[in-house]
Amino acid sequence: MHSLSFELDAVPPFSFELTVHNPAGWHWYSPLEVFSGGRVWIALRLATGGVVGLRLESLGSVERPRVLLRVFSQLELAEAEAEEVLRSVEGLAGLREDMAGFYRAAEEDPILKQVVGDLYGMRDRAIFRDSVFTSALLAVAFQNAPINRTAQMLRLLITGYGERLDFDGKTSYMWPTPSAVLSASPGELAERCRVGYRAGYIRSVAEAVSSGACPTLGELAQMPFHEAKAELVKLRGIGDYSAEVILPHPESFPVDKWSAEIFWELFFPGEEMPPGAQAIRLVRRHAEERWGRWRRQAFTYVLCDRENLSKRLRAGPG
DNA sequence: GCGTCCAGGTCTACC
DNA sequence: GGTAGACCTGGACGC
Repeated sequence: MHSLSFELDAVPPFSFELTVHNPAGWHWYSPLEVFSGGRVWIALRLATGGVVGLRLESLGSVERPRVLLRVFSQLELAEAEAEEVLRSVEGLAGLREDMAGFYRAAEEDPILKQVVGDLYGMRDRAIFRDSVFTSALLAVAFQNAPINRTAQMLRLLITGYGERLDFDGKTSYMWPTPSAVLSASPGELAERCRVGYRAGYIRSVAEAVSSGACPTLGELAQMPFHEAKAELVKLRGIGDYSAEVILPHPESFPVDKWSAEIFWELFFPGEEMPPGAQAIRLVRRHAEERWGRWRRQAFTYVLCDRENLSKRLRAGPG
């Protein structure tokens, strides 16, 4: 295999460790990525159709961040392909994202002040910066399922319809493309990936993405939040929750039954939580009033720091 | 063992 | 506009 190395800057503060290996125990880019000894390995498909294996590690510190990127490919990369890899990695890792505004806002909010202190320099997960289809697969797998079922569905989708890549002594997989998923019948998809009725949802999103009926992540980002959300909920299987999982807007707040319980405890301590949809509505409204355009960042930070927050809640004031 | 319930939503039918 | 019931699947639970 051919390999190339690059050193990338990031806008400080940037914590490589918290970003690619966050404390909530979630994957950064894919459930089948490899993380070991401070390095992360992922496989990526280029717009040209080529595939590359990537290994990332930190060379710097949170305040003087530098990332060492090693790129593995079967064929030598053209200059334009190498450039595409660099822009993709910058985008996936949020290297150019300036956190200053969010951190200033966090100073004024007791919850955010804690989570920013705990997770200083962390960026949102790469999977949400990849594509509409990838985020939609994640959102649909979360629907009406406990977390181990979600993990099972995602692994089977990736290993069944994603492309495998062996490089640098590791094995990784690319996320399935819409066309790979559409090559299977709904019955085959449901059976092989244990996704049940979600097979229809996954195929309908795949059709909308590949036909161009659904805007790309970049096009959605250019639209006002409510307009972009209206585009996504036109898709079969994409409702309020899934649309906000996918949307790259800072106003998105994809609260579900599980996260509503966490936010309820923070927003309304000691108050009994109303059933399902009502609690989600109240949490969503409170987050909008309290965190405004910072609510996506707040959502990510609070859920990644939920164990520290609940320890402090149990310990009480002081 | 076996039956029943239900989970990190969404859709449809019905009011 | 609001809401009950159905939907795949598999783990937990009671018997």
